[in-house]
Amino acid sequence: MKKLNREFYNRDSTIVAKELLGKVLVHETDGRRAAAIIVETEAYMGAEDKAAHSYGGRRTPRVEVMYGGPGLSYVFLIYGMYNCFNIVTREEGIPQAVLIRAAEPIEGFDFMARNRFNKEFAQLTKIQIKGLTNGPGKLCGALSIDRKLNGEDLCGNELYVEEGEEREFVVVSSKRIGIDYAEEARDYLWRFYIEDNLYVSVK
DNA sequence: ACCGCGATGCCCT
DNA sequence: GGGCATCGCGGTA
Repeated sequence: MKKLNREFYNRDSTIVAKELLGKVLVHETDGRRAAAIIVETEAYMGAEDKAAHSYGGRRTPRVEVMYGGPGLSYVFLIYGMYNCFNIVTREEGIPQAVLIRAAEPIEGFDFMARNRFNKEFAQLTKIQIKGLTNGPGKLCGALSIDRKLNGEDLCGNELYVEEGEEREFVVVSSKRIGIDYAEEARDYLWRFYIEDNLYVSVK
């Protein structure tokens, strides 16, 4: 399958977030591929977005990679134990990103099951199967994405997004999750997900 | 089903 | 020192 190119990411996060739905996130480690269809995203629109880490043009060591240009990964630690994986959008100097919130596993089932539950996929309950990747921290756990991959170029060969199979789906827009502090920005409909998909974190 | 809460470390003031 | 783009558990229903 074809890898998404730099120009795909060089657009506003609201557009990229929607277009990433249905695409396939791939992590290759030790020659092993783990892959999942992106089913839920959120757009963070940079300096003017009160929910964004880069709001007001904030430029600290943590946020620096958001200024680095389209197609970089931005991975941060939240609540001391969970990683959140984002893709930087727009040209260098414009600090926007898309948070990948949930995905549907399609390749590397045992790898993901071991990472999340230390079991083989066949041993998982239905609840655990759904719990593999139905949230930003869970997704990072399943795909083994952590801060070592912060700043990684998604136009490279370890962590990237590729075109998926053609699929029909309906895109739902809603408020972003977990940003109640963001005043009026909390009501923007910048969260996107595939309707009726099992792995969406919050319906 | 929803509700409350604790975990745990890094970031930034 | 306060807070966080989360998760899983245990309670009540």
